[in-house]
Amino acid sequence: MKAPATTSIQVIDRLVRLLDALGQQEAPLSLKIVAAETGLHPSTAHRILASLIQHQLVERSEGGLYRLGPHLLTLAARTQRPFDPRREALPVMEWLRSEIGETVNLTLREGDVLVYIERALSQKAMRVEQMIGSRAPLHVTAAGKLFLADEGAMACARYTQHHGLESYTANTITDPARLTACIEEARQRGYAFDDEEAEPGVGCIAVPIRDATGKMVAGLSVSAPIQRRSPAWLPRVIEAGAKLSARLGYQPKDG
Amino acid sequence: MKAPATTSIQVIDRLVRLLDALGQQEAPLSLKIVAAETGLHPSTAHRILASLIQHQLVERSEGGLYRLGPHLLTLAARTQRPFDPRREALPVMEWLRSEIGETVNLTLREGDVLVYIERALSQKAMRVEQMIGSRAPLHVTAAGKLFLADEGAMACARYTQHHGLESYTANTITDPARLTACIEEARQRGYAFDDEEAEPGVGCIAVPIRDATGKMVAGLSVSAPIQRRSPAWLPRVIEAGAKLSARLGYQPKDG
DNA sequence: ACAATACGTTTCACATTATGAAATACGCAA
DNA sequence: TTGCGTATTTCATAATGTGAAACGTATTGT
Repeated sequence: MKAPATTSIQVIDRLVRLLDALGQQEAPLSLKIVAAETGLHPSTAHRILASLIQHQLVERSEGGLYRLGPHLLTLAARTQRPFDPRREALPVMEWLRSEIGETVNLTLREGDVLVYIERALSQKAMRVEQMIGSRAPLHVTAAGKLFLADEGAMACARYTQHHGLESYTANTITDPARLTACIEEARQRGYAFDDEEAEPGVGCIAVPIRDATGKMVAGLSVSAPIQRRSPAWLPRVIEAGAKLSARLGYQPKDG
Repeated sequence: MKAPATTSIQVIDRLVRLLDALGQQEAPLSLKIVAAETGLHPSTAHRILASLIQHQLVERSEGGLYRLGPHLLTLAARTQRPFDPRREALPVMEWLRSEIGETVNLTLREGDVLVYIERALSQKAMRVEQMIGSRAPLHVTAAGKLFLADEGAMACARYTQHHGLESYTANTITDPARLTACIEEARQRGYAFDDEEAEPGVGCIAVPIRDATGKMVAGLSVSAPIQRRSPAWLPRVIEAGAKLSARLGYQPKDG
């Protein structure tokens, strides 16, 4: 269902690069910085940004700096109705955070990467903190593995071929057969782990959030320093995932 | 601060048109429909949509129909942090809805129009229902008038000149002087009305939501059939607006 | 006050790109 | 199998987006 790579339209590639660059920083950015971040000529960046401003996809702060604009909120509000994971998930995430004391993340899948779109942060000084909007390949994250598990071995092989199993740490799974086995295990259990595969010292447990059709539509995960990660959390993490899935009309199959 | 109209880039204009068309309907759309909605040649629409799919701004359903994609959620999650009106506002909106029994709306301003981005719907069979994502000119809406009031008479005159005061009903304000007076009144009161100006039979009361700098960043409004609209709601609407503003760090000035 | 510097904005020639008509492919119903 | 409607691909080319250069603006240093 993915469009072939030959369908690229240069301006669109570029504007997405610009939007992503603006989304990487919380503070508004100057033209010079944006151009450097995107590799575009300043006058080209200026032109595209002006058009994006016209459409409210970008706006400018008082100092003339660029940041993402309100039309994105409007469009997002029209995405995948009636499902809005952030709206439905936050209270449950906050509950889970208060139960276990660690950071809880909500993630979406975008093609070959996992994106963090919401979080409830641990109050501890040393905690794991994924910036909202940040991305990670599916194979190095617990929730990413669950997305692959949801699609099956064929899709997993396709991901491996298409995206590759790049190594991030000594623990990253880079062998396709190992990933397939890991995915299969995640599917049977209904949860998955990240054992310092994305970043040294970081451990993670994730469960799927499913909609009424049974499809996994988001990931709910708990990240912590690996020494603090505890299997005792599992019942609650699973419970939170089940709560959110139920809200989306998911009905577990018996057995 | 608005870019001049000469900075248009055709592909960007077109892709925004496509995204907006997809956002107008809850159900996914076929290529034929999208092309008709946007006035683009089918092959052109197909090409641009393919590029948008590549970037996850659009996705396709199982039947091959097009709908808005997850990257919009990601980008929206990175907009105007730490302020997210929908996240902060929904519980208060639901409280207000339960207090007065009418539909509560959350709106943002995009240039010359007001956009509805969230709502808590009245349970009554006959109610006012603005579709999420729908738009209305500032001058015919209560919250829109407040946005104009927030910027002052000069901005109001600029809006009048730039956008025009198109008539929607017999009640629509089409005289610039009347609008200015109306805006001034709204500013002094701190709330505004829509008296069947956008649509016959529909009445509205709105209050501003302000951030820590005192700037109006969103509108909170109650819409109802005009015969049901009651001034008795005002204390609670004002209270709800104040609650949300407080959450954003707004500090009312004394006097 | 003037010069230098850095960044932002506009102009414009033109190579490249997006476009849309036509051809082809696909799916479904009769 | 045929016909029809929609989707997808191909390709010639007019139009468009591009980026270098010129110009404008603001700030700092002498």
